[in-house]
Amino acid sequence: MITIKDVARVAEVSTSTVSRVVRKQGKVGKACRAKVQKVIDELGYRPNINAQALVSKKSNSLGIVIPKVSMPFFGTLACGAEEATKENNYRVLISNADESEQTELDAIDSLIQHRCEAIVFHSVYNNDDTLCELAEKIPGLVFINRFIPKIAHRCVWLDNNLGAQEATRHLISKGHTDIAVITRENINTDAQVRLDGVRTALTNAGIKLIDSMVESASTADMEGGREAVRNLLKKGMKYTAVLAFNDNMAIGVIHELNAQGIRVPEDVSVIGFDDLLIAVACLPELSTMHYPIREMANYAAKLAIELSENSSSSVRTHLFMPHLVERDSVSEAAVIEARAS
Amino acid sequence: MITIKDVARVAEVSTSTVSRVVRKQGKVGKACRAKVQKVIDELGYRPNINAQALVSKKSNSLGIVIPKVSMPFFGTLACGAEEATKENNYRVLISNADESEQTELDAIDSLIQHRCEAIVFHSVYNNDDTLCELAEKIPGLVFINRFIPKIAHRCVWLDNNLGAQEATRHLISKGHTDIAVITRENINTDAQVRLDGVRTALTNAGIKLIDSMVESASTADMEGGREAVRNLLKKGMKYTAVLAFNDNMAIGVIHELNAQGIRVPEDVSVIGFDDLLIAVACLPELSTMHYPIREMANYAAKLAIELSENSSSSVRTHLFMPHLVERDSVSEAAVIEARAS
DNA sequence: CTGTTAGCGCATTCAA
DNA sequence: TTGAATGCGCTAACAG
Repeated sequence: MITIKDVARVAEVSTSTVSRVVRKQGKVGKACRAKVQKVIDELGYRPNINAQALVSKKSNSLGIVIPKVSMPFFGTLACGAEEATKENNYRVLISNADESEQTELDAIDSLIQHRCEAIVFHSVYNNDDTLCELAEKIPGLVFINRFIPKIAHRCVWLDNNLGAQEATRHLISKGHTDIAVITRENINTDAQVRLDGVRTALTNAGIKLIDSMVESASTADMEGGREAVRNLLKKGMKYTAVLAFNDNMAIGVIHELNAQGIRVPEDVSVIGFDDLLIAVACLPELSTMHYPIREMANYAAKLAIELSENSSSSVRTHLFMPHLVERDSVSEAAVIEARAS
Repeated sequence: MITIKDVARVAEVSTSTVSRVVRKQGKVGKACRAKVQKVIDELGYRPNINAQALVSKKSNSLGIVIPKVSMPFFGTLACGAEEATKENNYRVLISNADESEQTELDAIDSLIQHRCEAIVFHSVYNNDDTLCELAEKIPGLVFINRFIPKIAHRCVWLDNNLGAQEATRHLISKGHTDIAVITRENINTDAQVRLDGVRTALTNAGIKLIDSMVESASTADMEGGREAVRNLLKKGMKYTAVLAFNDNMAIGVIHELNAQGIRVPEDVSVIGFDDLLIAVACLPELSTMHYPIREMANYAAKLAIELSENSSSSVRTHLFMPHLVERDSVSEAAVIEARAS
């Protein structure tokens, strides 16, 4: 691998001069610059980023910690963050950590070893206190999809409550009053907040949510959705609409309903949350709440970089809003007796 | 940021000793090791990877160049590669490059600057010659989803021809003889090879493929699939099955067919290629050829690392096979007149 | 078993 | 405008 010294020697200048032309800063004579550049091109010299990082004490890199890039939601998150780094000329390191508290911490650790100045962290296992401690140690650390009151200005999150309310109101506006809610077990914060939102919207409309209409599945995926529908059937619940915790579950719901000979949306309407690509692959196409994760990640990345450069504890808040995307899985409520018969 | 010197000073040993306990190699007295470890923990010392890479001349990192992580296929690829690095304790750098020949080259360039010893490259824009040149310069460079004869041992690819043949035979086995083929414009190598495979299988079965039954869409996504179906309709083509270039197109086909009142699979069967998550989100669930991209990426990553450490130009070949996944979008052929009427 | 010495490749003073 | 000198944090001989 050819180094700055090689270039300097061949171009018959000092390494300082080569360094200056490489980084395009500092004064260099026109002829000299041309000569050096020529040698750089001929030799195919590429500065060693590790060395640059070491001496300049800046790695110019952004780390992202997410459960798994192969999940479309997180892949999109990663992309959004990456796009934000283009103008800053930052590198992006992605760490997957979907197992435990410890793997998440390890991922952060690895990023620290890289001396990433900015980090966007989507934590699912660690608690607020641990995260707060981390935030104190790392100025450029930002949390995404998480709200921690003590460090609100370091959190980029979504208003899940209002989102759930809007989804619920949409169902209500279509005449639905018998609404089943499918959520996940081990209710995490998001699920809890969304459930609260559903309750609020229902209450405001004078509809009460019966406990047995809320079904928790063990996993938040398609199978979870199917499982929930089966349990609802076992309990003999009647409903004209289903509000699912996320798109994956919603699609599972549609599949299971279909398997039971119940048509969507003619017999039962279904609404999801996230607006993943699969929402549009499903037939009927899924009506859902659009989660602007790409924009949020983009914002979070910029915030992290900004914070790392200038630790002014801004007091801004970073709350995003989901919005309804109407497609084909929700229609006017059918008369419930008709279906139940 | 605390350094190895800080630890050495506090622990009252030399930096070499600290280095030894950090890397868990070399002989260190038990008591001494314990003392140093204690200081490390107390101070929260994390070795600077940039410095390690600089001095040891090994960055222990694997670079991945793909069009875009947010696309599920590539997200899965990235994950597969990442999993392969765990045992080697390598870091992973992901570069998105979906614009042009140049952005791909820039991505590689960035990886070189990082001194990644291993690189898995999914190139879509560059030609074989450019890639060969690159391969000569970078011992640990491996191409995925690409076959370049001159450097076959550096390519991890899929037998698209046989895959297409199998898909075609599946359709034939279900009694289909009027098969429409939906591919993409600017036919890339994969599309061409798959088309060849379809032709071969059809010919072997004594069926001839009419040119007008092959429809190219401008994009290889859902909209492309829909577009192709519309064009087929305009031309008045009759068919009982559609073989699509990939899952996205296949799902577009199903949606468009559905919009035209044609049922899948009762009236027309549809088969895809890739077996993405969306295949299972679709209703009916899509029958498709499973593309073992995760395993391939895993393999490619290991190969890249191996090659980087020991440039023995192995003569092995690295060809993977797709396999059929039967779901619900393919059924026995309907009598074509019945549908056409 | 432990410490000393000498760089890795580069950016950054400071002189010239 | 250019070059010489210094050191970033760490590992790798080499002594002891």
